[in-house]
This record gives sequence, structure tokens and C-alpha cells, in this order.
Amino acid sequence: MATLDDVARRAGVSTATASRIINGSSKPVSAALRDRVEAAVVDLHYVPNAHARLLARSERTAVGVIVHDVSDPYFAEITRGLQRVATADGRLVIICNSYRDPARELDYVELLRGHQVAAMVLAGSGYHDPVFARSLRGTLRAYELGGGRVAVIGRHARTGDAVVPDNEPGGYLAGEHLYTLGHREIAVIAGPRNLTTTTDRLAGLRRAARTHRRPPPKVVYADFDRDSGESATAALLAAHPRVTAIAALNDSMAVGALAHLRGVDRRISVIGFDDMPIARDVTPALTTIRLPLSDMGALAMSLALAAPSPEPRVERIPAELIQRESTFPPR
Amino acid sequence: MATLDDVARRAGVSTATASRIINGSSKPVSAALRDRVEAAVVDLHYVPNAHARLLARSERTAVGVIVHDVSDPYFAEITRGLQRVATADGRLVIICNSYRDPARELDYVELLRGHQVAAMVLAGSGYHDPVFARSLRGTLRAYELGGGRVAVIGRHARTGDAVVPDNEPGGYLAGEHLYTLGHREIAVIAGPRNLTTTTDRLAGLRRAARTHRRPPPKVVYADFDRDSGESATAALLAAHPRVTAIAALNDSMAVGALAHLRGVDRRISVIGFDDMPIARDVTPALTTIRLPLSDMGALAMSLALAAPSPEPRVERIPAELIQRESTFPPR
DNA sequence: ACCTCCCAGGTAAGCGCTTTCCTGGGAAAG
DNA sequence: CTTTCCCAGGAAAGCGCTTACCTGGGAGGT
Repeated sequence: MATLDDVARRAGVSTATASRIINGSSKPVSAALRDRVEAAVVDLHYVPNAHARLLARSERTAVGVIVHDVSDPYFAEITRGLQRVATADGRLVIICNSYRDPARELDYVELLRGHQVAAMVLAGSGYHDPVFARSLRGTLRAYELGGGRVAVIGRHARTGDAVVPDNEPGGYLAGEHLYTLGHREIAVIAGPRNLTTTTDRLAGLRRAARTHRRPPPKVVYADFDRDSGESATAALLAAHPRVTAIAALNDSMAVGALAHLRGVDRRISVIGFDDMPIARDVTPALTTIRLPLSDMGALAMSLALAAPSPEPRVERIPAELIQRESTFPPR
Repeated sequence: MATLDDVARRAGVSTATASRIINGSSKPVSAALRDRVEAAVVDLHYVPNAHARLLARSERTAVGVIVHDVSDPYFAEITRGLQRVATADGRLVIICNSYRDPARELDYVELLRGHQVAAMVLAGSGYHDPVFARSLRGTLRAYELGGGRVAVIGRHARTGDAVVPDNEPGGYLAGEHLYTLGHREIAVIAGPRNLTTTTDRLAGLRRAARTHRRPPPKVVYADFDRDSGESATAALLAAHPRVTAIAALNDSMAVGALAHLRGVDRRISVIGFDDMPIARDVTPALTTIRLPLSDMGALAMSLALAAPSPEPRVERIPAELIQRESTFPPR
């Protein structure tokens, strides 16, 4: 690859001058030299080495994002928001998929730190894992001490800038909706046990049961994806024949539940969580608890990019019930 | 941030020794020094500066990916495949969204080049735009001359390693399916005109019409997303009342078409393209032309990571008709 | 005609690493 | 007790940039 040196030599100037021209420095340069350098750049297809540049200046410009999996629609939506504000700020974003593995998440934080990102946002749920939480806090602290900025989405064992969705209230809303429709026996398809998202949404559902003086809902744990939602539904209906409504802790699993129900002859309500784009296109259209995913991403990125504040900023994101056709009174 | 110098000083060794220990160099080092350095690394939360490291070694390790939009399920699937093989190879992948803007795509190629990526894969459709094609070819050539590797997905105006899906044959399959069912008057909801994907799929549909001795299908152009598919359907039905079947050039638009149809009282067949995950969960379940998206991504990344071959490698990906419930004979 | 001043342009010192090459001292050999 | 060899460890030269600082010569002033 052509280097700045090559360009300078070809244009017959020093690297300093070439650099100034290429970067549009404020230092005045004669038009003749400028033309020669620009011509050399084109001829040589010169592109500055980003690493050398980052080393030389010490401003950091890229930002990092750690999600569980970008190809999961939930994170795809959040990422869309993150990207929107990062790009508007002229920043490259590096996306890392942790696939819900705390160890990998930690590795990625280190990797991003090594890449000198200006900020990072952790967009996945928090984990119930004290050991992991300690290491994460340590690494993140070191990063922040070095001038890095971080924002998280969701409830993490860490104080700092965060956008935290109303998972517990959202769960409550879901439960309340079902009980109000007249369901007496409901079941929950939960996500992985070690995620705070699961815990919180479930807690809301349980609170709704208490408020409505019903026994706690039956719970079956699945993996937050469609297929495990589908099989969990099968297991659940077999084990608890009296259940008339199912609350899935995210829309993917709710879609799986719907798929299973399509094949069996039982009229069971299903409510999801998140309001992902598919929700309105499945049949019956999915009743769900909406979270403004893309806005949450945008907000998190704004926090991460904003000047650090002495007080941690915590933005609560309200959840909202979206009634469609997948919930109805029991017969 | 702590530097290697800090670590070396704290451990009372030279930076050379510290570097060797940290990188597990083959050079033997006494256990005592090793322990001191490792302790210093932990104490200081030291993480090597990736940029400095890249400058010093000259091996490039990251890879770049340019897609139209990761949050579009089509690209999400492809990206999943790309990531799978890149991660297995221990590489960081940098994802860039061009949002179907050729200029932005060009910018990203330069950016990735600047970041010294070992390889890049262009995962979006090609464009019909000779000027753009020329610049792209130039930049890519310069990149490859510098030792960079590139692979593309789809038909691009460029010779080189590529995985190219059977878009034309797929379009033909879609048309054939519809004509065989007995439809005589069909319409297609196409994607943006400047994409080769649109052209190719459409060409297949037209060929099917000729083969079946039918007039060419009515065409309306939309944006490859759900909402524009929905409104295109409305426009189309108004303009061409005799149409009994619609072929959408991707599943997102097909889903939009289905959504519109749900609201009107007309029994019209819809066939999609791609077989995205949602296809089986909409109602009626979407008949579509399947492309193994995730495998295509994986394959493209393998090509990009493999040693360069003198002959360009072109992998054709067959398309397959998946019959579900959204297509049926006209009444 | 001579001295300042100014400014376009160059010189060179890093940025944080890796790695080649060199060094000095102990072990082995005589 | 020397001499040779070997090897752990260090010095230093870059990698490709940016930028503070320096320089030389023309313009302006007296």
C-alpha cells in the first residue's frame, strides 16, 4: 500500500506538507503544491493508514457496541438506533456479538479497549453472575479512567449511564392484561435464567398475579428464540392443561408459541414482549408489550457520546401494552 | 491508559521482555520475570494498544463487511453466516451499512482499506451505475494490489471471487409456479431499479411469462421493505384489477403485500423471495423462493479468507421453491 | 540599501508497540 | 584458572502518521 511518504516523494514535498494538505490543516499552503499532492493521492490510490493516524493523534473516534446477536431482530432494532446517532456524529461503529456468553462479553470489552474506542455501549441484558460482574466492573472502570465512556442498555450490576426499560412494569402490564381478560391460570415462557431481563419481566408477571389474587403463574424457561418458544409451548400445554393464556417474555418466543398453537386445537391467548416488527404480521397479530427499541439504542448512544456527567444518568423507558388479536377472554 | 512502558517499568524489565511475555513469544524468559510482568499487567489493567500493534507487526487481522443494512433480516441472515466463519478464524469483523447508497459504499471501502482489513466482503446487490462501478473497481484493485482480499455476494460489475445467487432462475421459478397454478395475469412488486438483484429476478419472471406464452407481468417498483411493499400492493390492485397473483421480489415486500390483502376482500396469491425466517410465521404462510442466506454469507467469508486464486472463483447458489399457503389457483 | 518580520515549507520528535541485533555473564570445556 | 559458547535480557530501529518547532528568503519599512 502507498504511504504518505510515497505521496510526498511523488509530489516533491515533505511528508509534513502532504499531511497538511490531505487533512485540510489550517496552515496555508500554495495552490501549486496542493495540486501536486492531490494528484499524487489520486494516482497512488492513497488512503491514510487509520492505525498510524490514531497513534499519532490521540483522539479516539470509533465507538464499540456489544450486543447478544445482531441478527436477532430485537438487537437489530436497537442497533439501528445506535448506528443512527453514531453515524450522524461521524463515527465508525464496531459491532460485537457476545452470543449471551459473559466470558465473550468480557473479551470484547478488552478488545474494544485495545482498539481505543471513544465509547462503548453494552446493549445486552445484564447477567446474574457476581464473579463476572466484578470483572466487568473492574475492566469498565479501568476503561473509564483512561477517558473511555460507557453506556448500558438494561439492568446491569454497575452504576453509570444507562437506559433501562421498564421490564418489571411491562411484565406487570402483561399479567394485568391477561387477568383482566378473565384468565385465571396463566403460564410464562421465560428467557434464560441468568439474565436480568428474564428476572425482571417475570417479577412483573408475578406481581400482577399477587395483585389479582391468583396463584403464581407456571413458568417454563426457554432461550428467547422462536424455536425454543415453540417447543416450550408444547411442553407447557402438556404439563398444565388448565392454562388458558401464555405470556412469552419476548416476541420471538411468542411467535414460536403461536406457531405451535396453530397446529393444535386449543384456543389460548398469547402475549409477547418488545413489539418487534414481525408482531403485527403474524396471525393472529400479536398482542405485546412495546418497548421503543430503536429509540433506546439511539438514546444509549447519545449518553455514551455526551460529555461525562458526575451523576450517573439513568433513563427509564416506559413499556406500553399494544393490544392486537392474540389475546382474548377464555371461553 | 497504561502502556507497555508502564508495565515494563513496574515489573522492572525492558519493554522488549514485557512484550515477549505478553505475546507468548517463543523466546525463553525466566519464570520470575514472567510472574512480575503478569502481575503488572493485572494491576495496571493493561490492554495492548491494537493500533500500535498493527503498525508494528504488519499482519492484518480484522475483516470488513459492507451490507445495505444489518437490521434488515435479509442482511442479518447473511451477516450471521459471515460472522460465523470470521469468528471461527479469530477475526474481528467490522460491519458497515451503506443504506443502498453507492457513494457511501465507496466511502466505506476506503475506510476499511484505511483500517488495513485483511479482507472485505461486499454483501449487497450490485448497482447499475457505470460511473460508480468504475471507481469501485479502481479502489478495489488498489486494495488487492496491496494484498487485500475481496469477495462479493451478488452480481457486481467486477470479476473476482463471488457468490452469486440464482436470481434469474429463482425469478423464473416464481413465475413458473404462478403460471402453472393457472394464473394468467400476474404482477410483480420489484425492488429499486438500480439494483442488479431487481433486474435479475425480474428477468426470470419475464422469461417465465414468455415460456408460458403470457404477456409480460405488470411491474411496480418499491423499496424492498415491508411498508413500501404494502403500499405498492394497494397501487397495483387499483391499477390492474385483473391481476390474480403477485410476485414480490423479496419477502419483506411480500409480507407487506399480505398485510394489505388482509384488509381487502380479494383472494390473491402472493409469492416472495429469499425465505427469510418470518416467511413461515405470517398468515397465510408465505410461498417463496428460498436462498440459503446464512450459508451464502459463510461461503463468501471463506472465499475472502482463503488464499487468492489466479482464477476468480464464482459460486452459484441455487434457488428453490418453497410452497406454503400464500399461493393457490385463481378462482 | 539594509534590517525586520512573516510565513510557506521542512525537520524531527514522538504515538505504543514488535523484533532484530547486540551484550554481558555464567556454564561448559580445556 | 582461562577460554569459548550460549542464552536471557536489553537497546534501538522502525511501522506510518501528526505537529511543534525551526529555517530561509521575500516583502515591507526606514
